[in-house]
Amino acid sequence: MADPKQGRGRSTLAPALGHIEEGAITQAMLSRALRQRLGDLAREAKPPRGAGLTSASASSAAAAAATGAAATLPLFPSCELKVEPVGIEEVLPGGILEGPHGPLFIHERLYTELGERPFPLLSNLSALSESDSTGNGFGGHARFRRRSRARDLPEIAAEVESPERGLFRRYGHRRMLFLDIETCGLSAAPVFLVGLCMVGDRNLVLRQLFARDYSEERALLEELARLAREFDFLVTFNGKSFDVPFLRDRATHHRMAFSLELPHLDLLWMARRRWKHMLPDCRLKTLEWHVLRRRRAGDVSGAEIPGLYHDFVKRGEPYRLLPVFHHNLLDVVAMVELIPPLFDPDAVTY
DNA sequence: ACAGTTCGGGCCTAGGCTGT
DNA sequence: ACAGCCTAGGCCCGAACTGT
Repeated sequence: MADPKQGRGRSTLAPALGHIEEGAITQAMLSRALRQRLGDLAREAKPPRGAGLTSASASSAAAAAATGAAATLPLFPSCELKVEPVGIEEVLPGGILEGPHGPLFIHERLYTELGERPFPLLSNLSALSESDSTGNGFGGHARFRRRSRARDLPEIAAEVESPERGLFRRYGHRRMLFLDIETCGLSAAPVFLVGLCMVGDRNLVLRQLFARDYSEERALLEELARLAREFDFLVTFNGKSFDVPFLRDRATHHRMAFSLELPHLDLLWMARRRWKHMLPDCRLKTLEWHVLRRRRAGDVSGAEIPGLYHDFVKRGEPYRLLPVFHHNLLDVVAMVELIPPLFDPDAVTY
């Protein structure tokens, strides 16, 4: 697990991926020259994906080979662009996790590396886990403290502890796992990216599990299930309807004993109850704009994502997938940042 | 496009209260 | 004691909405 106490700009990968075998990490850091050579060898031999390579070396060499062996793309009738295949690890820092069901690429960052300040977000999350006499989630913070005065019935009723608040009180904010998935469609399609966020004392750890092709989906699901067992409750946006059933179906497809039987906080329904009469809709992007006052620049639409991934698997060019990683990261971050306003009775929308 | 969750409206029933 | 009315609660079903 990453050490979220680390300061801004420091390398997070090694401690963050502490459970990853050392060989896998060193492999991920092969020199560019060696990687290039491995790629050349793989292209010369043109083996089936991963064949004849050890699992540790397969990830990079096979990534170079399998992401589309020196594809040639006709641009104009008289001109051909030669595309050099590179692995995803060429464009995103990360490591290869060698699990029992094969390799998997893992990318990890700290919240502070995105240029964000973890406070007061972390103290507001922490306040939700604290006990106070009013049932208000922000008892320890003056901004959220209720005034002492005669109150009417609806106001008192609103202060009765919600089941959502109970999750924080019971398990604490450090025990929640934020989850968002990217898939190749809305049903019966592979999952290729899982974005996760864990809350630390002084930072948030953002981890992305990535299947570099369809065959790595099983390893991705295995790692997700393993990680989920380390947490007490799950936080998603529309995850009760989409993410969790989707993951369950994919596990069934792979005949895996897969379980995400954690208590589940779905922010969509909280947001609907809270803001449905004040906002045009309760999509995550809308909440980001009206509640968090943040507008996404250059974000990829969900409908484009499957095509981008299929292209990546077919042709390589991992830089085309960067917007997908970014999109997934923003979704996870937005979920975390929405928690305080969702519980704050005085939160405003614009 | 597809599917799961939640909400809200409509309907029914049980129980309490009131008037005769 | 009985009838009539009102309210609360439970159940069901369809609509709305969100994710990629």
